[in-house]
Amino acid sequence: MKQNKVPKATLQRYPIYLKALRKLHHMGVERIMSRELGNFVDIESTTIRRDFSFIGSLGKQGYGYDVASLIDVFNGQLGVNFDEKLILVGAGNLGRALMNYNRWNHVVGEIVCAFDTDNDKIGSLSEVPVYHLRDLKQYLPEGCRIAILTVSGNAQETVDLLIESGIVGIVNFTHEHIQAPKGVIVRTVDVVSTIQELIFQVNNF
Amino acid sequence: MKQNKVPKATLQRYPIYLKALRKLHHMGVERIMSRELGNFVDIESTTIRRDFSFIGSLGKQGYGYDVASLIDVFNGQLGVNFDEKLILVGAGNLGRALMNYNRWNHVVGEIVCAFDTDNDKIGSLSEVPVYHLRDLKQYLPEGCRIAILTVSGNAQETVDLLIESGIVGIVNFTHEHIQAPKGVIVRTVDVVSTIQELIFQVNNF
DNA sequence: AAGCATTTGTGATATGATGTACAAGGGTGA
DNA sequence: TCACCCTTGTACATCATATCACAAATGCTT
Repeated sequence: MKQNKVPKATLQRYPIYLKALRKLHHMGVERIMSRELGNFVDIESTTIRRDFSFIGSLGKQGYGYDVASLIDVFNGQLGVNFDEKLILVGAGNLGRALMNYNRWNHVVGEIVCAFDTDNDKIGSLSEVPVYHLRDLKQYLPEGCRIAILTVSGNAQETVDLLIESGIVGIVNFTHEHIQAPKGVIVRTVDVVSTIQELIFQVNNF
Repeated sequence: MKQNKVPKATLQRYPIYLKALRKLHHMGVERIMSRELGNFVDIESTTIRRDFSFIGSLGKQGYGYDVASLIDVFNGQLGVNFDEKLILVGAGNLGRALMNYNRWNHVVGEIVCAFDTDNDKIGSLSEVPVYHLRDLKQYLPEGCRIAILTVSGNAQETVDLLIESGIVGIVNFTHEHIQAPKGVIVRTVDVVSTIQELIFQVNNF
């Protein structure tokens, strides 16, 4: 895995494959060929085969891939941890929706606790406890690497604090563009920008 | 605009530029150079200039770009419509959070109404009315092209219905992979996959 | 047991995106 | 008004990604 650089584009497709494979497994599919999987996820079979080849020789010629063991390899080699501890920073509308949205149990781990600066939001609204952001260091779970950011202001300041505390991956739901040093990965999910891009594409047919 | 194909990668950056330009305009900045804008959004100045060049010659040599008129050009040429009518399909936790999350007013239009199949959710929980999905055709706003999908099941079926009703752009918050015919653009925003990708990248350093 | 039909994995190639270098031309100050 | 300076817009080079084409290898059938 670490020996050869996996292209960024490939890395972005792994979650798609994993999701599809889980679904297929659930449907009782035991083996699959790159062609079929390609139709399923709308990706060229040749792209899939090359993407898989970065991890190793996972298939058998003239046969295809074994779904169950493929899932295992993905989980293992890619370091998916079902107990990955996530924190949520910002317990507003969106943050609370994400807390209640516990569909990701047993897929990527779960939100262990949340933080906010608004005293009204501190406490246990749902199953997830909400602490004050100033107590971050105290309550930050051991081994927690990834934070979901849904604050409504001071995003950069909050990010700096998170990074200082050891967070290395941030899912940014904020409208602000945030900066992070090398080694920290930020992925911005902006509904507004997504809609805009969609409009641009639609207008551009 | 339509004469020359705008690269996909560029199309994905336009919303970033637009967001940054609005912020700069708000801050009172009247003119900007590609270099400065580049620092602001973490994109190479040369990439910015090239991206802009697909729309036209928007800047002046030795001067830079006029922020206000640049915003106008983007809005106009790219077809941003502040009154773009959006619908929301699926009024669960996430759907309701998005309805309350009216930060996008005056940026891309707003959610006009929502649809769900659960009778308990029909009515006016917030300012946004919620209708039964079976009445889609009746309540679908005139000229509405884009739908935000937050249903928890039967995603593909719902998508087919939306497309049949004239929707050409879908923001998919569902975990399911959905298929759409050519001409309809689907953009999937999957928190779980985003987190996974982040984990893969972090593990891959 | 042997050969055929498949499908993988990968070198070679085409396409697309990004980065470099610089000519062209407007803005600014004297 | 003139000359210099600065920044744009783009040709060219480089890098990344996707696609093509096929040899190698396995399962399946007879």
